[in-house]
Amino acid sequence: MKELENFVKKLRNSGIRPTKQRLKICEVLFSSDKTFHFTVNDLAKIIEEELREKISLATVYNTVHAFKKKGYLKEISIPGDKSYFDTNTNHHHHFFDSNAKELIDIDFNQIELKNTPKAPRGKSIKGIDVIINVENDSQ
Amino acid sequence: MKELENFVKKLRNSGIRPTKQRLKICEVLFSSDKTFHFTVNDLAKIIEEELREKISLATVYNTVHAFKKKGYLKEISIPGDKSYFDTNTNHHHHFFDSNAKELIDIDFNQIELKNTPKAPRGKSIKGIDVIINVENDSQ
DNA sequence: CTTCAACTTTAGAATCATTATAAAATATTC
DNA sequence: GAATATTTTATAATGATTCTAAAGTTGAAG
Repeated sequence: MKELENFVKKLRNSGIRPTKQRLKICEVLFSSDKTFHFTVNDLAKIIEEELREKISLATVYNTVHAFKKKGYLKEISIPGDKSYFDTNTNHHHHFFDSNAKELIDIDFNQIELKNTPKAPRGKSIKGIDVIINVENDSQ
Repeated sequence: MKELENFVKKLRNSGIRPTKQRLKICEVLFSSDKTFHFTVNDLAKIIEEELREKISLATVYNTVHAFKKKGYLKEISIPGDKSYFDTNTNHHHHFFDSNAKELIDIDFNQIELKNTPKAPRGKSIKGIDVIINVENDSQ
């Protein structure tokens, strides 16, 4: 398979050196069509425990941030919880299930925002995040 | 003035004992009509430095969380930044200015959300947060 | 008003996420 | 392949938040 080749290309095109560690992270994050939500710790665990590859937590942080900056990942922050990253970088929104502590994607088209206000003078809009908090029905 | 009385009542009605520290925090947060955004640290500093009252950071945390649980404060979490609290508990939204690291309220009516999706089975919607990220124009 | 149980505050320790550091390893360029 | 720039790494440092357990305060009941 030439998947690895593609990752090498992808990184090189972004001016990121394709190191072993970065390629391993690409493999975990971008091999499948499925998008997913994870914390830095989750990702480090997958690599260390499932793939049994040694990787420094600092490297995982560095890489995740580099990928975020290049637009390969989105960060979602939850009040009273930690930061999650999302491999789905299309414009879309989220449910946050506060019982399961879990994000669920909502397609961009499923919510229509009308009359979004103008940015304050001298500023411009960079992105809009909608988080719908949900919890278990109380019976 | 009977402001203090009112705070005592407010707390008692919520089943929160009106202690000196909690009343002091009420005074800082709810005396003015103006709403504002702050971190736990900001609040502790105001009390210690401006009011020159000694208060433990742990108490500020406890109180802020108690007030949040009772609905007197809202928490807003920013990707790659920390948690902010908001004395405006009306349903409303925010700009986040990533240069100034500052939240700006957006009136609820200024954004119309159409077709908000149903919560997943067995869950119900508890709240919706819209954060519009803005940054300085690049010239 | 005194007493007592329940609750709260406090300082400091503990934890957790994240960032900084600087030496060793690796990648790129020539 | 040697020189330079970048990256990885383990570890320390930081910062936010929570925990702990002892000391202090509050409210209810007599």
